[in-house]
Amino acid sequence: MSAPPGEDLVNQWESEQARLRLQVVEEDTEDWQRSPDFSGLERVGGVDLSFIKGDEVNACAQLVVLSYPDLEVLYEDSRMVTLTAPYIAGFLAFRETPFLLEALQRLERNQPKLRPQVVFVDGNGVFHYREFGLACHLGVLSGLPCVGVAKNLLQVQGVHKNEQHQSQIAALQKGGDSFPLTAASGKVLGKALRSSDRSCKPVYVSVGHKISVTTAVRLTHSCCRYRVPEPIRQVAKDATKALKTSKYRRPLKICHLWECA
DNA sequence: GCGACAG
DNA sequence: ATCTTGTCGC
Repeated sequence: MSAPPGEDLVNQWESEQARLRLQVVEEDTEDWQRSPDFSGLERVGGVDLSFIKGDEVNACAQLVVLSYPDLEVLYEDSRMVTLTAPYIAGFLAFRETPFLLEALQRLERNQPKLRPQVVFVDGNGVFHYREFGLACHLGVLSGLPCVGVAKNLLQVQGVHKNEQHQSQIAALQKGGDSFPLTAASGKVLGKALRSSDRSCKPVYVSVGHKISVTTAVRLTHSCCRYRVPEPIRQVAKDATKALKTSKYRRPLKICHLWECA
């Protein structure tokens, strides 16, 4: 008797997450993180994968490094990749991490002086079913401080998108205001952050690795010109642009009736 | 059956 | 994730 399709894989992934989870550092480890104005912080990174409609397999993997505090692009790398793992909520890292790591390794090899001091990741960190989202996974495997920023609320560990949550959102007055996302256990898994004065819809910030929640929220706010922090906004923009222009252009397959036998 | 489902 | 036009507001 074999398990239903996919169940073995998910079980294996869960134990991998449990194993790596032990290595997450949820405190500030860098001097610049303690500084009121982040002095000493000069480079912030962003990573992302972009897709084309109807293609779940091919994607553009992107890494950008921005200067801090000016948020100017210092480095960008994009590469077409072919994914193997499916998207399953809670297991995003197994789909994306290998290619994000490769991009970080290319940077390390070619321009080590541009290594980011912190990486913004599109997705959650410890705000996750098993407290080990994409930002933690990439953080542990790369050894770099990482911050998870999700654009949508994952309902997890007793955190619900209910009326209470909505009224907490409504109470966020200005950019930088936040409220904690508290698990049933009492642990603060992350924070909902109003990232700018003009955006009412918050982003969900959580620790990836080697940074505290408080610092992660403060840093995220300081990297926001718009709702989404600049490193992630830049990387997503460039990846989408790359997909639409030169790099990813193949003729559509012509379907012939006689092939449909 | 119904709702939830980071990207 | 991606699609797509206009529209409202500063």
